[in-house]
Amino acid sequence: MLRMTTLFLRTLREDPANAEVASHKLLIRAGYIRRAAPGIYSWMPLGLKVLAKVEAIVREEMERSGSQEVHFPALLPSEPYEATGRWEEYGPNLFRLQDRKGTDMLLAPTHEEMFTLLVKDMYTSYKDLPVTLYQIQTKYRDEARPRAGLLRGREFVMKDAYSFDIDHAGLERSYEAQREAYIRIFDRLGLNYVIVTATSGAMGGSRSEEFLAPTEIGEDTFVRSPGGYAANVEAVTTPVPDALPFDEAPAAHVEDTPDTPTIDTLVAAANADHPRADREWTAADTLKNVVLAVTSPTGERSLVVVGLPGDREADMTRLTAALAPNGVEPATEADIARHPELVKGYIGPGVLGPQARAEGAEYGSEDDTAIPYLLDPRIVAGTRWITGANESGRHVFDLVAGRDFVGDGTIEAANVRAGDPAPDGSGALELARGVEIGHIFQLGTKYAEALDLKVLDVNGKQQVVSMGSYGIGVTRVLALLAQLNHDELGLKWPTHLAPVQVHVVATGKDAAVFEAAERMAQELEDSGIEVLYDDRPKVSPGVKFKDAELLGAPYILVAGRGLADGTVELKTRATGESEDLPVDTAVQAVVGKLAQ
RNA sequence: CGGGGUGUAGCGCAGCUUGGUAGCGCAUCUGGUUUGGGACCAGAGGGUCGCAGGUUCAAAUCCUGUCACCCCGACCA
Repeated sequence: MLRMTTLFLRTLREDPANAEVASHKLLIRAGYIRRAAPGIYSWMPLGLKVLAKVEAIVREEMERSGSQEVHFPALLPSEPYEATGRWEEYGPNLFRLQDRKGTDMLLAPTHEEMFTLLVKDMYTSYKDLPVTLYQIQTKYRDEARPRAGLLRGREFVMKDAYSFDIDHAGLERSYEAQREAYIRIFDRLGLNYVIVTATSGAMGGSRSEEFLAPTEIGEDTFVRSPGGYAANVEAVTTPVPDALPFDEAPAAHVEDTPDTPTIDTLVAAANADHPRADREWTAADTLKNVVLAVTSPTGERSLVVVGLPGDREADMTRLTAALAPNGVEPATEADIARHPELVKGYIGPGVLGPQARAEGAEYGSEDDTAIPYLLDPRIVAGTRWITGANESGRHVFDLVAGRDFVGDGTIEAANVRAGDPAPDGSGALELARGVEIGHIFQLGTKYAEALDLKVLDVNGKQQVVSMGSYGIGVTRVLALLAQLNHDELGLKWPTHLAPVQVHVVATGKDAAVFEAAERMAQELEDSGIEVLYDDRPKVSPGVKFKDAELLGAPYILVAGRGLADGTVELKTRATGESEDLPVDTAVQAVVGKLAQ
């Protein structure tokens, strides 16, 4: 039994100055964690009790899925990470250090290398596979900007698992097993979540899904439809409209549009000087051409132009995913200056892509000097556009896609908006924010090849092992649970995750009250229930009630003024309801409620 | 890395403009009163005012530099 007089705890009446989100404020105010450094937290007794319960659920379901627990050091030598290239590639997010001999070491951000090498050390035959290993371990990432307490820390607890299979079919089975384990884990934690497709194929078709818990404080934006479609914004594909006939369309014509370098000014000028008969011009009638600088993995920098409907913005997150593994950034003034055919504010297809190439030149050939031109999928044949005429102060009207210009291909670059159709036809998309609580990923042979993990197959030939990786942010989940289970008074833990199930409070100064409270607390504990007993003498009832509500045990059992009439009070934290119970049967009643 | 903000007692803050013995609330300790919604009275302990220079008879306060932390964005699982 925990007693308030001896429990290592100091609650705070005021919110900490440095906390913004509710879970962060409350976990500190309630004495579950304390900040040690930016993004790094110390765990207090009550916080550890909750953490242990979350870990226990993760552990049970991992074991049920057939995974076996191991434990690696957090402090590692750099060699394995140099072998896979991650010592360099991970960049400034990797905590690097040296030992006294000057040997490079690191605090592991994740453990693919160690798991791969462990299996390589021990296993040499397909008969040993499949195997899935996991650990619950402290990870380190030197985040540029840690935030929201435990939700995004530099030190955090993660469950990471890795599967090893002889072939891709085995990987699929292992992946499915982990996927099911994740569903069970998050269901048991009582979390709502959506499973979204995480990448758009940049990793060569490897399957990857994220588990996102919807919350307004989430850092990831995703979309969902009423019909059940859900995806990261990077992975959303745009349904391609049917091509339109253009036999009747007027010929393209160039018009003077002075001082119209932006879409807004262009639309205003078009309506003023070149009005349409049937309706006003809008931004959606214009074709915006965005110049991007693309850096290839080998470091070569070149330009690409992306054509979008003028009412949409280029989304750098989607662009980055679409062009991976190349890097992307907006072109600089200097980039544009190297291409005299690009007139800033008046760029049009005339100088871009296929229509700008020398007669007979193929894209990628030596005669091809035109900047590659990629189009939003909505720009299908027959659509008519106002766009730059490649001369300052002039635009071309009635430029018809498929007749007057084509692109080198399509690209998912435009921002996704609420109301856009889902790619699977399941309705209009809505945008939502979420926290990434889990990520499952088919690594394939990337790490096995880099670290030479091969086993003999049934034919006695060396076979590269297929791997999957599966992560859950354990401390992040705890923060999320606090975030989702609180009110203005404090935390409201679900029964099976609370540090204690019952918080017994003795109010007043009457010795009989303390005797009754102590007896009930002891009986509850004897029934296998975890109890915190507020046995502080000379502390006013208000303080004890506030602390109980702040700490968030699901049931608060109060012995006080009602004792003279033979009753105690049971408060249910989640609902705020309270009821009077006969003191003699109160423990039995609480045990009954907890057994439900 | 860009923009904004803040560093004063364990926590939350005032004081800085206009230089002159470092304050308030909470928390902690002692004594007393109180005991169903963060009590009251009296007293006490606790601070190199982020750090380093400078100006001045005198610096929390003015000047210069520097470090740290927080928020938004970029980036990132």
